[in-house]
Amino acid sequence: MTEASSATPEVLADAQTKRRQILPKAERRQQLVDATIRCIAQHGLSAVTMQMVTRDAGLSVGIANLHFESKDNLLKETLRYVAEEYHNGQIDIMEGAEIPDLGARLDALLDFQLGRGVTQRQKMSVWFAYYGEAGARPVYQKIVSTVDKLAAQKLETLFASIISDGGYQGVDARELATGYSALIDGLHLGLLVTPRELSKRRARSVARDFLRRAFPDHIR
Amino acid sequence: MTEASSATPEVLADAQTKRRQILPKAERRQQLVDATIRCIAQHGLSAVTMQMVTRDAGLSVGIANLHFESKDNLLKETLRYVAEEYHNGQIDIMEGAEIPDLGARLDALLDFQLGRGVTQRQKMSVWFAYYGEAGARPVYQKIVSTVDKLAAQKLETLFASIISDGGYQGVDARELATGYSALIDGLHLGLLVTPRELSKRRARSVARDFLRRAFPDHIR
DNA sequence: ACCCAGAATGAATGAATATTCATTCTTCAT
DNA sequence: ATGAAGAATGAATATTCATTCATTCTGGGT
Repeated sequence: MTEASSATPEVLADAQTKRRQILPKAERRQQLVDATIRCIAQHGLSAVTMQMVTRDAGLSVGIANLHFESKDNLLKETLRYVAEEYHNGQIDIMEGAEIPDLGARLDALLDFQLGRGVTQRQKMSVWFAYYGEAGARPVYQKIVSTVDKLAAQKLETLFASIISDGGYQGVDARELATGYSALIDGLHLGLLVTPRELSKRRARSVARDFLRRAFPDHIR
Repeated sequence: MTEASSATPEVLADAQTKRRQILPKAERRQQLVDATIRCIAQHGLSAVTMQMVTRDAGLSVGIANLHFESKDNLLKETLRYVAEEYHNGQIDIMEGAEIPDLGARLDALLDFQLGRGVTQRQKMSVWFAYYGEAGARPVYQKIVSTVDKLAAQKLETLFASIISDGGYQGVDARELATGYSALIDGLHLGLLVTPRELSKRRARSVARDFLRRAFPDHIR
């Protein structure tokens, strides 16, 4: 244990000596969920490992099992987080009274759904990674459908208001809402899988067309 | 090596003594691809193992590496197969002259895309399993987009014919084709992830609505 | 100043899995 | 019949990974 001369190059270099930090449970959990999202987006769900996630979070391997009891659980909670974030965003717009004009509210919704940023692409990846497994994993189906149901409900209500407001004939709010949701999902998919063929710009335009054909007096 | 009395219960039971069979390469490959599809649909892409696939195919573990050089390759070829099957089906309908009436041809297309059967669900699972990984795997993106491009092209052409045939004003074939494709993808997703909320019946009706709004004189 | 509850660490463990390859079996040309 | 080419097998190997837990460290309470 002699602090001899050379052999121990305790060159922590200029790296800040990483001091172990203790944080409230909720914060650590969020860090891990965030890291999981990044890893899924970058490597794909099937390639994600605990090592990968904890390294990305700058923490030790054991910590994921400390805060979530297993990998399965971490993945489940990550899906729940992403699903809720997306759907809460939609719901805020749809039921928020900040935008009284119905046409403008539709526009805001569309903006949110096909809107900007790297984050968006990352979230989309995660989204579809789970969808891909959903066929084989009822747990995922349940998480998504629970959250989905409420958003679908609100969208139908919004559409119904617009229909009544504009006196549109022969249009069924429920049917249209299902179609619009599916269209948005499909566009997300296109943006993810064939970004070359489908720009974000064109995706928006396609979605707007759909709405315009249904509600010509409210959109543009 | 004495064939003693009891200890070797060579009870192959009533199982037909499985005779080793030698088949042409193409056939074996197809067997393995089929088994892979079943496994992905049942267990999810991330849970598929070579053991699982070869057992499902009723063959030995080594065979997959004999005919495909690796698991990666088997998965890649499986995606290619599913993608081509789906898109060839569409293209056959779209360019086949067997159905001269344009409206009827649209209906046939819709039938194919949202049509019947267990097979359909299995294929959808596979489809989305790969989409889920596509964000992180350029190879998958390329396979899908290559095949996709041609189908999109044909659909646009079909729509253009219909537009000219019906003298529809203010409708862009390309835009509409993108929208329709996205809608179908989104409906597939809904059928896969939230089958409780979206029946096949309703999905068809939603897609038909879309077409009817665009081409009122051709659909119903 | 000093404890100590419990947060964080990471080496160790064991289970799972892709891939290899020596061996066995089929088929077919002769 | 016979032999050879190569298709098929599956035990063995090496790797990767989730999970565990003995140990270390931190920060608030006293």
